[in-house]
Amino acid sequence: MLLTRHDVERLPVKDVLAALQRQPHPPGLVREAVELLLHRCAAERALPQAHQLHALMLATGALRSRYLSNKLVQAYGQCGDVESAHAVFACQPDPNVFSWMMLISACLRNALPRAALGHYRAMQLRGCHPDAHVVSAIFCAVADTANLELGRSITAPLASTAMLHDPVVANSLLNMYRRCGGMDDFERAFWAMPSRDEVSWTTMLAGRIQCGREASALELLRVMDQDGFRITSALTFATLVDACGNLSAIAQGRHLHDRIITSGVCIDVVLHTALLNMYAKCGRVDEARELFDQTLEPNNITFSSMVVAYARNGHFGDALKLFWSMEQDGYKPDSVTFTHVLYACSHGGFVDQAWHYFTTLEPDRGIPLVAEHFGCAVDLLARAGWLADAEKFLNRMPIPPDSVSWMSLLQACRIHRNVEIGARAAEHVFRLAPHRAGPYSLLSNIYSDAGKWDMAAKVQKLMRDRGIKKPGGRSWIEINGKTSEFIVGDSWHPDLVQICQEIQRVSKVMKEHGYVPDTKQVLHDAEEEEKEDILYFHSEKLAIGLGLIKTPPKTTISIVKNIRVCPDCHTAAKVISKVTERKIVIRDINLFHHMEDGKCSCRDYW
DNA sequence: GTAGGGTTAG
Repeated sequence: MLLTRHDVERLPVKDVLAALQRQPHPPGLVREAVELLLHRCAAERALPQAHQLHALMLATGALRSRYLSNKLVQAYGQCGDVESAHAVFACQPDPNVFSWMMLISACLRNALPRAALGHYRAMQLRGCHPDAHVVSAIFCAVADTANLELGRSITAPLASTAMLHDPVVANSLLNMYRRCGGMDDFERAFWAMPSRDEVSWTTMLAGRIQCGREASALELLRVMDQDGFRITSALTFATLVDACGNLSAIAQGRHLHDRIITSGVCIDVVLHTALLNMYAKCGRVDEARELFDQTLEPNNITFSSMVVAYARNGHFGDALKLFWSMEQDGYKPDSVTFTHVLYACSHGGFVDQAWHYFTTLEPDRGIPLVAEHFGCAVDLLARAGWLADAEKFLNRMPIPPDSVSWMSLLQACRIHRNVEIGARAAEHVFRLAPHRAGPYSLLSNIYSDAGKWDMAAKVQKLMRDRGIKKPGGRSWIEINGKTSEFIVGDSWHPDLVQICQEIQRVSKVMKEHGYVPDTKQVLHDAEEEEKEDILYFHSEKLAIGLGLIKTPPKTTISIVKNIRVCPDCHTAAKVISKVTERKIVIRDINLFHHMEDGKCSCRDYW
C-alpha cells in the first residue's frame, strides 16, 4: 500500500521506513518523507533509524540532493555519530557553507572542538567563506579548548571584517574570552560592543563572578539599570543571585529576590534553587528551608542543595534527616548528594554512618567513588585523630589523592598537633598545588605551635624563595545593603577610628572572660604588645567591629572571609558572641562558623 | 527551504 503525506507525519518512523523500502513511491513524496524522517530521527536521537534512512537515501537517489545530504549530516551529528556525519559530508561533490556548518556543529555537539577547528581551516582552504553562523560556532569550539592564544589568532583576521558586529558573533567571542580566561580581552570586547543584549550582560556577569569579582558584577546591575535595561530572563537573575550568595550579601540578595518576584519572570526550579542556595550561603538556613518547602517540583538537586545548606551551616543532624526523607520520598541521590552527606557525617562526627555510606556507595548503589568522597573519608579519619590511618589511606587510594585530600590531613595535623605527618602531608600539597599559600602557613603554624621556631621560619623562607604570596586576608560585611571590605594591613575605612575604639573596649571585657590573644598567630618578629595590635587589625576583627558599631544590639553579624579564619580570630569571635550577646556568622573559604554564646558550630575544627 | 549566542541549581 502506498503511503500518503498524512501517514508520513503520523506513523512511527520505523513503519514509514519499512513501507518506503517495500515498494517504490513517487519521488516527491520520498523527498518529503526523507526530510521529515531526518528531522524526527534527529529530535529523537534515533541512530539506527538514521542509518536506515541513509540507506534509503542512497537507494532512492535522495542523497544526491545537497540539501537532504546536509540534513543527514545534521541528523548524524545530533545522534552522536560524527564519523557517519563526516562520511556523508565527504561524499558531497560541492559542499556549501551549510554543509560545512553541519559538519562543524556535529563535531561541537560531540565534544570534538579540535576537529571542528580543523574543518574550519579546511573550508577556507577550499575557498568556502565562513559566515556569521560558522564563526560563532568556531568561537564556541575555541572556548571548548580553553586556548586563549588560538582564540586570538582566529579572531585577528576577522577584526577588519563586519563579522564581529553581528550580535551573536560578538556574544560568542565574549564568551570565548571568558572560558579561555582572557579576562582583559573579555572586558575590552564587552565595552567595545556597539550594543549589548541580555546574553552579553549575562555573559559579563558570569565572567566577573567566575574570577571572584562578584561585587563588580553587582555594580554592573546598577549600570544596566541606569541604561534602562530590562532583565527578562531567569538565567540572568540566577547569575545575579549567585553573586549575592558568594558575597553573603543578604540585603542585596533579598532585594534581588523581591525584584525577581515583581519582574514577572517565571521562577523555574533552577532560579528557585539558586535563591535557596543564596540564602544558605548567607547563613540564613531557615529562609533556605522555607524556599525548599515551597519548591513545587523538587528534584535531587533541590534536596542536595538543602542537605549541603544544613551541613555547611553546622546543622549536621538536620542534613542527614533530610537526606533520609529524600530517599524515603523516592528521590535518587547521586554522587554529588553523597559528597554532601559524607561532609555532614564527617563534620557532625557520625563516623559509623559515614563509613557505611562510603563502603556501600559503589557495591550497593552503583555510584562510583570520586575524589570528593575520598576527601571526606580522609577528613573523617583525620578528625577522629587517626592521622596515621588517614595517611595510610591516602597512600593506598585507588585514585591518586588530590591536593584537597592532603589538605584535610594537613589541617587535622594542625588541630591534633602532629608535626611529622603534617610535614609529609604538606610536601604532597606543595607538589600538587604549587601556587597555594595555605599549606605553607599551616605547616609553619604547626611548627610554631610545637615551639619549633627555626623550622617555622624555614617554611616561611621556602615560601618566599618559591615566590608564593599569601593572599591578603580579606573580610566583607554588608550593612544596610552596602558591602564594606577590609584587607589585612591595608584597612582604610571612614569609621576606622571608631572601629578600633570598639575593638579595644570589647577586648577589655573579653580579657575579663579569660580571652588571651594568641600572638603565636603573628609570624612577624615583633614585641608581644605589638603582636596584639597586629591581631586586632585582622580583617575579620575589623569587620566584626564595624558590625558592632553599625547595627542595633543583638543583631546577627555576618562576615565573609576569603581565606580560612585565623585561630585567634576564631577564639575572639566566639568570646565576642558571648560578651556582646550577638550571633556571629563567619563564612570562610571552607565552611560556616555560627557562633553563639561562646560556642561555634564547627566545634573548633576547621 | 537547512545553521549560530548565555549551561544558568547541589
